[in-house]
Amino acid sequence: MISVEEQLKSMKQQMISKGYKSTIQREATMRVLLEHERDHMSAEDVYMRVKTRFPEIGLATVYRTLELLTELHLVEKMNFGDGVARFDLRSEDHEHMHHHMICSICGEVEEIQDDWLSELEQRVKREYGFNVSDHRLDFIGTFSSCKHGDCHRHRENAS
Amino acid sequence: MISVEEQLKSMKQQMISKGYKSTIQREATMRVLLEHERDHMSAEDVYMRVKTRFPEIGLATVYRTLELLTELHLVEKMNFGDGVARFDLRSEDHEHMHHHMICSICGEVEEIQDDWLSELEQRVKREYGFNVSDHRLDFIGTFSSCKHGDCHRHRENAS
DNA sequence: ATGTTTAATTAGAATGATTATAATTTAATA
DNA sequence: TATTAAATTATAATCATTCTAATTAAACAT
Repeated sequence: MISVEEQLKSMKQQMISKGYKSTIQREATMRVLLEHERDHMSAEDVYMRVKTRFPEIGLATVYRTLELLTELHLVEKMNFGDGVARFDLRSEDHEHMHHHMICSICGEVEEIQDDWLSELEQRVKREYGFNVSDHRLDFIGTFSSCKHGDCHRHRENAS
Repeated sequence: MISVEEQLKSMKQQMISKGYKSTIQREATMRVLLEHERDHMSAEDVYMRVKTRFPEIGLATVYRTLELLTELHLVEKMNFGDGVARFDLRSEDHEHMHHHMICSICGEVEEIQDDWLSELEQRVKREYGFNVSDHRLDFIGTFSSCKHGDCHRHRENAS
């Protein structure tokens, strides 16, 4: 695990090397993302969190920063079908996008960190002549625990 | 292959059996979907197509109908991350949601009709105690043909 | 057939997420 | 330190989708 400061430095460098400027607003936004690595925050969520530390920031700036970071492949932009885009840091040890389990009882989104798709990607290439650069795999269903009343979300929130 | 009329009849029956009414607006919408089975139309697309035959229909009705059909599992609602929901008929020979290849050059969306995920769904169940009821698998990348200038989309449109 | 009941439709307004605009500020570089 | 282009701010605009109130039409019983 690399420290937050180091990760931040590396992200800033990537920004600068691509010709973008490093600003305090962008830094504040990245810091929030680093501190909520796997929270699936919406742009609004990120905005509110950044705002507690940097109250004069504008919503549009957060949107533009998230867009930029997505372009640089530093964050991933997700869509769970509820009309809001969600964002997570894309850590260097996970090149590919991870998979999700979305609970239809409690709405909780949990991640699968492994990459289960390498084989299928080769198959896509063989059978369809399609070169995969990224993927998105979501499972919709229910956690056994949720079905039995011991809801997953409650357990998480309790911690 | 079943005829459009027969499919329509079956869809109407499913509607009625669940306590919903069969109206001409719903029928017109279903007819458009049947005639564009794999076109990944947005609600607006569907609306415009229905409107040519049934000009007095309202956009909200199309939205509500698509929502209802999704609820009945007769259509699937998709999200390719461009901010618009897209809809396709869910034909009876394909219970599960099919997979997609999304070309980052031409934007074309092509389908994979097989189900490649049964194994992985069992694995999710085993390893995470998560019961999958549906899934979503999209590959992002490029068709070899597109990379070589002979764009996929052009070939499709020419037909 | 007709009337009754209740859901569905219409048109238009409202909402909510996201993007664009114009004026101002700031980071990077000379 | 001055210059220049990009970034930010605040606000307005846009786009997809949903809601609302009034009206219409399906389904069913009489």
